[in-house]
Amino acid sequence: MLCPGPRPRNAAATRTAILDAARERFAADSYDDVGMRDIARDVGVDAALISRYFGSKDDLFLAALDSCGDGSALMQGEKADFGRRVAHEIVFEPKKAEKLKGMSIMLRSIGSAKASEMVQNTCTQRFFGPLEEWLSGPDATVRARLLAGFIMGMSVSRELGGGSFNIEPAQCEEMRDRLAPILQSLIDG
Amino acid sequence: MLCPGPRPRNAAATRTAILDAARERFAADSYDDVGMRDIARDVGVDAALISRYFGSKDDLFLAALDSCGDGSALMQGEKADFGRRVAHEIVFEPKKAEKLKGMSIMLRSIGSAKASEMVQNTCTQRFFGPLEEWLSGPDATVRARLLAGFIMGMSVSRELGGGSFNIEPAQCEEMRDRLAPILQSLIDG
DNA sequence: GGCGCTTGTCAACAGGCGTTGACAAAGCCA
DNA sequence: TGGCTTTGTCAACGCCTGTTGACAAGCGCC
Repeated sequence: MLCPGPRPRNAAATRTAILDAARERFAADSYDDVGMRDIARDVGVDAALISRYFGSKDDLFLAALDSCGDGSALMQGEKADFGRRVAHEIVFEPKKAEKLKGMSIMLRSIGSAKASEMVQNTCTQRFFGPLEEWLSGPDATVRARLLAGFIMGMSVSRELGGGSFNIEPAQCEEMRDRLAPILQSLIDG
Repeated sequence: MLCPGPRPRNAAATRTAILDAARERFAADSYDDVGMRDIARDVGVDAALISRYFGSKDDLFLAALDSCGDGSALMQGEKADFGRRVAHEIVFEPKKAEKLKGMSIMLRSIGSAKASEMVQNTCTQRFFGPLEEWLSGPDATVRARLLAGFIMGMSVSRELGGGSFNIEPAQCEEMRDRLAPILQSLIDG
């Protein structure tokens, strides 16, 4: 990704390259564990440039979070299919949660004192809110919270298991089959 | 908690005071955000003393995690009552999760690169393991993972909501009533 | 060509961190 | 009383962090 020689002078490209690198970094490590110099190295640029383009580290973090969009990717497709679809992605395609890279960023940094407030605000605006609206039935608020909690919880559980669920393939199917109807029941009301 | 005058010379008491303070701090903030000097200030002692008693910050973190015991508090009481009991505690008595202070510590620091490995190991040994054994039916592994994931997820959800679920009392009851049978179904098999 | 703005680099700063070794004081024991 | 161990303090170290201001080089424009 890094190419030798001096960097071509292109502010817009450099800016988005920084933003992309920041998004990846913040999705992989917590706010505290991501250094400006790390991101700069990824892009092949000096760390000082990031400060000039984005202001502070907080601003960069917010920009990275913003650039992930909202959780609408989760809500695409048939409602009747939601449980099975999402359960499958949770168990078998954790990388497909790339669609929800913002959620990865939030989960990584929710424990960080410096980032938690930004994460909380973004989460309510971009995640809880749209989900609640999309559900739109009785007790949508409660169902949205439960749904979001379960989905995030499975991510945490996988993380605490050392990056994967560490279970056998047959058990993966079992997990999916148990998870799907639970999620679906929260969709249906 | 801090009293004036020189600290009485009592190594054992000082040691446990440090451990207690560390447990509180690590349950409230992430590994990265807790400083040796913070803990020392809580106890009214110099930070250097902690290094002498516990070795490194990692060792102190592990000792704090160890001192929380395992997740057995969760498994006390009737199995038939588990869903309703735990759902109630999750929604109405988050502080009662004090019983599971170890879980708070793990959740706070799971995102921290320096602590994640310690957290993962402790989690599998002290939390996933005992829970799986306690469930002890068919697919105990999968059910334990789902159960733990849901419980932790609701903690995360509350955290992302700004420290509380931010919902009305009536909705709290609704949440409890929806949560209880889901948890119970994972207990029953 | 020479001016001027833009883009990027470099060195340095102030502040915080965990940790260390030297030092002071308290208590014990002969 | 004098020595010795334990318990705690203090100052300092080296390291890393985000951020800043001065400097260099590229590029368009007159």
